[in-house]
Amino acid sequence: MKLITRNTDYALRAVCYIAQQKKIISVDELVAVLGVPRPFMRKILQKLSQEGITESYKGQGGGFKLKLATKKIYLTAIMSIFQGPLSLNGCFLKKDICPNRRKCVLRKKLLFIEKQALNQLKQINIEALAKG
Amino acid sequence: MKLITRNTDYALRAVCYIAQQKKIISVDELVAVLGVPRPFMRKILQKLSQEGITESYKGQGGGFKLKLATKKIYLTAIMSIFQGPLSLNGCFLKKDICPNRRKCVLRKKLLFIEKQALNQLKQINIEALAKG
DNA sequence: GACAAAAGATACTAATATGGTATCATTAAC
DNA sequence: GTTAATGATACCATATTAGTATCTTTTGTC
Repeated sequence: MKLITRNTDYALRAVCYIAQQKKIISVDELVAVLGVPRPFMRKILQKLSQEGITESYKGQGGGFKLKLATKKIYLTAIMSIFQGPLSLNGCFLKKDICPNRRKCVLRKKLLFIEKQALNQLKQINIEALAKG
Repeated sequence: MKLITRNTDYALRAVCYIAQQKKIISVDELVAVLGVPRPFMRKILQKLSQEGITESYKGQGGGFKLKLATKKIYLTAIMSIFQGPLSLNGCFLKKDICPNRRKCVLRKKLLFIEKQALNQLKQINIEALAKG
């Protein structure tokens, strides 16, 4: 059961670092600080820019800064960028075994667990994470 | 975010079916009813027997029946057979970004979410699932 | 006892998701 | 114009999950 993938983790670390530095940060700096493979880090930062989390500056002295206040960048946003929609998978059980999907215990429980987890995750933003 | 894999799902369906029929069930019957590939179903049933969930009978008229009361077979038991330990992954953030792991917001939240999810899952047994 | 119908054991292959690399094009500061 | 940066994109590697194949062992039935 994996809630957070490496992609997301690297992205979080990068975003936290950028948040802390409050200036334009190049991939090279991130690589030096975070120890993530350079091309992979680049890919992640590009994605973050495409998705409007960061803003990029080309050319000498270029790099990335946050596009939004740290308060407004949510963990769930970054998770869904790298991991797709956050819903847990539903009940696989087919009709003949689980004739009434609405009443299916497993399905209901899984949905409940999903809701609980999302409620927690939704509360987390970069402001909180960057503080340490 | 996947809570339950296909393995587990097939296993659950098989166990529920066996529970409902209350007699020895062959893989062929399970395959016919559940539409799961035969060799895969076999592998799953073998595993369930090795792990003490089902009991197997060789030879003509053989097959599988449950070894325990449906009340005593927990979803979490079957999940861990096919998916390994159920704990969610911890916080990836490294020291330099997240200097105090004990205070790390993300880590704490993820652990809490894990606990909540497990609490729910632990309540589910085959008795409840087999009812539909 | 021979045969057939079942599971046991085990090794292999395929598909998918994730993690990671490589390369060329574009932009902007100096 | 050169250099230092990102943009775009295509590719490769690894791990996990899903699924197959095959041979052995057991047991009921004739």
